[in-house]
Amino acid sequence: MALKTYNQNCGLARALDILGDRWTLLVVRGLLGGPLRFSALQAQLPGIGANLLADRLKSLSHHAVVTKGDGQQGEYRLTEKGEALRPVVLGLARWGRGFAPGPTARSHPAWTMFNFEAAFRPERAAELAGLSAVIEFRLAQSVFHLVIRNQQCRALPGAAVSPDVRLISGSEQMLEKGARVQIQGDASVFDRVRPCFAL
Amino acid sequence: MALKTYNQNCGLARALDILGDRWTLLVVRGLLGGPLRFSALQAQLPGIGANLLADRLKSLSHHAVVTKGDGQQGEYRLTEKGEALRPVVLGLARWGRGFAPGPTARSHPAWTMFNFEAAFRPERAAELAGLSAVIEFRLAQSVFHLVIRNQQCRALPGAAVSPDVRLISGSEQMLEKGARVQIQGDASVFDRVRPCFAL
DNA sequence: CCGCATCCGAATAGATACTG
DNA sequence: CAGTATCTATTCGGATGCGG
Repeated sequence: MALKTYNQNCGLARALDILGDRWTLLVVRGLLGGPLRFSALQAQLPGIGANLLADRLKSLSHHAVVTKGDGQQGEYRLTEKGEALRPVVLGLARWGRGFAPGPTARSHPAWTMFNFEAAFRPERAAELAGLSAVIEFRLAQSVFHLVIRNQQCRALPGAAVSPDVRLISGSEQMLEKGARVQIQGDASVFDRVRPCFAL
Repeated sequence: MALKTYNQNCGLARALDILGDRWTLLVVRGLLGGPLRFSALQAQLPGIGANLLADRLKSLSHHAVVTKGDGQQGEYRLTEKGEALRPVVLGLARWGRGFAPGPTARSHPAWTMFNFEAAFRPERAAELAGLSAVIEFRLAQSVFHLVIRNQQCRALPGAAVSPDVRLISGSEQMLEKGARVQIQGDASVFDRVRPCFAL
């Protein structure tokens, strides 16, 4: 508990007692993509400093939002409570997309992956009955894929087993117009899925 | 901007650049109940200190989450962007309800009102077709009411115009078993609505 | 009083160095 | 690799002051 508690009998205040410290929700964001080791988390949180990351993970573990695998090399993963934060965190991210990024804002493959999931609009998917697709992304040095099914979208790290379509780009900003993107597989799948994302 | 920006090209990080400071989301919580003056906000944020509240309101105004009415006595209110935070903040509050409050946790009518809205479960209301009700609460010194319609619930301060039922209790914790509650009006409305709240 | 601005001790965050 | 220890820079919390 790095932050002093609000000590209020209110769900929001209690949530913020646990999640309201600087960096904490970004740690959760990192783990929403799957279990990660300490250094892998730190790598996607530029500027955090090892002591703070250790504090945050300790606090999240204490509140059973996160658990650590056994041994020195154990990975951190979200518990059921932590996983329950997914819709909340995605909602916050959708809200935040409405604000322009600073001109010097950095990018990271893990954030790009996360933002794809946040940009997914289930209500659009509902209009396309039975929409189901697996799309693999290969951006400079990083690989992840989206699984779209039952009007839901999950972004997962690594290559897909059998993607319907694969998008390859040297740039992080493959959503930008004019970006050079190479498409492998069934391009029509990508066209069908595209309107489900608020990009 | 009290908090240093994360400077990340990510919706979540941008949302936290705006909302991640201590107290900020609790200010939003206060305004979700309707426009309030500086001192009214401060009254439901024990411990905030006038300077911090002024800072937070300035920052929220700068990001167009909040606007201030004209004149010295102007009220602060949520803009459209601020109002868009309602589902997100309610989601966080629902999540936080899963954690036990500290033994010394304080209560406040405004938080109680907010938590009723957070406890509302639309999926339960969907099972009761055409559910519609207005319930007024009179707890020690404070009055608010819930408007339930179209599988939504809004908590509003003050008395209702024509409530279906009115609940009167001296204690804040009227949800507790054994609490003495006086019911005026159609008690069956209350019984029908009750399962829609996770209390 | 209300809505802040200023000041100061205490608590947090950030950066670097160090250890099992 | 996975943290801990330490030191410094910010930020917070609380008190006070001040103009309208």
